[in-house]
Amino acid sequence: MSAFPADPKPLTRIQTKNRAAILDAGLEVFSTFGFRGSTLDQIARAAGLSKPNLLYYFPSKEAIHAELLTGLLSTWLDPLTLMRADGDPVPELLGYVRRKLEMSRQFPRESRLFANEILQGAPRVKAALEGELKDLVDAKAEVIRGWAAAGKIADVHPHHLIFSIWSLTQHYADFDVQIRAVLGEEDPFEGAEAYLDALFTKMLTPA
Amino acid sequence: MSAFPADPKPLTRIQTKNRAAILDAGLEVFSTFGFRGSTLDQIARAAGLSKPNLLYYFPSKEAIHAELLTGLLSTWLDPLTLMRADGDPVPELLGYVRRKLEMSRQFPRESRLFANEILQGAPRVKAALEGELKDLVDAKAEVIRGWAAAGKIADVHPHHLIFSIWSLTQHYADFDVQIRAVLGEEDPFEGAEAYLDALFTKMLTPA
DNA sequence: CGTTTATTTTACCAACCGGTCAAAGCAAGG
DNA sequence: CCTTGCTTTGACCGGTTGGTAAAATAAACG
Repeated sequence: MSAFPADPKPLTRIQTKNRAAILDAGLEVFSTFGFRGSTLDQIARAAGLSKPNLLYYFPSKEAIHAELLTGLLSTWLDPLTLMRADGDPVPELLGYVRRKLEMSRQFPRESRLFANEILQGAPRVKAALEGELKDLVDAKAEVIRGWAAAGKIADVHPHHLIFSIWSLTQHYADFDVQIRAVLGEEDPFEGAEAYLDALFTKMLTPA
Repeated sequence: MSAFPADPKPLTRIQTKNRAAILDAGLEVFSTFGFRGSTLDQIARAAGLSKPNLLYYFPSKEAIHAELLTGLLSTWLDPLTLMRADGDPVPELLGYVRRKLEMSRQFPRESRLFANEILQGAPRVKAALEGELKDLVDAKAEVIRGWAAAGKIADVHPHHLIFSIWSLTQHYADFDVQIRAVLGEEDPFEGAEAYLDALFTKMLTPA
């Protein structure tokens, strides 16, 4: 007897390993080719499994993609959530920028998975965008508006400030190939951190 | 007898119309689903033709995509090309930002087509990125470096300045769905122009 | 008008797609 | 060692994919 209906059976050692391998392979493939452009064979090969074996662990292509996306969403909002209204405004915002850039550096595939989903019209996350995301952004925009009203930061459009942070940081993950083609050897993220730091410091420091 | 081997036959009225319809439909579909995620049936339907009829005008799916991409590349570089070394530095750069934002507003599908290609690793334009694009960017970066050295603009990393202009302007086309989900009614491009103008003015005006 | 050329359609193909199934192989506990 | 349940595989299915061949139709033109 358990408190909940349907005891969640513990995963076996093999299940844990193979599910992880599949999700990693799915991330690799989906983030490159998008949902429609990816095939189960591609994912199975990348995971080192046969296609039927892959479908033993996940019921469908959709299910793999869905698990990746839902797992991603909260992680993606973390850096913004961590921005505190009671902190020092400029450092709080710069910290947000740095955390977001760090995510692009460490999780470029996740960034591209998200970019692909949005480019395709966000069919599977539109609801979350208009719900959770909008709520969080609206709340944090209100905080920023307060800081501006109190003269602690320059007077900026809060929503567009947030968009610009998303844009600039994610660009280094999503357009990585292009940036490296132009820069050559140089590591993009080195220069990016200094550049974004200077940009937002200038932008936000009140006159 | 002609001066060239293989006279380029003039296109008939119907050819002109149908090729245009196919390219427009291809742009619509490819920009949404990427190359691998798009099907000839989708494109044919969007163009109001049957699939074999579509293949009467273009030899393959690849050919449609290739024509769209090559046609796009020069257009895409125009705004940067128009930035003149002998102009007034800050207005020249702000003009570049405005032209680029205007392209995002007027040609969002082209922007997404390009974004899709880059996300997929730029398999079909990598050479152009490392050639034409890099050459143009390097040249304009040198101009910007000169302006900074002469104290006419603030001291910024020229390449990252250009990346940030790409990023911020294209974001409004590529992530349109997300931005509208957060903003609600408000037209993104209205606020964007004022925001980007203020941002780059602050960033670039020398101390 | 008739004929020559451009266009469109119908029927079709082999390869690939997501997914199923039953049988085979395997690990672990008694 | 042998049973029981977990894991893997190979063969297969109906539908879709990019692309072709040839016949049917429409336009252009003398």
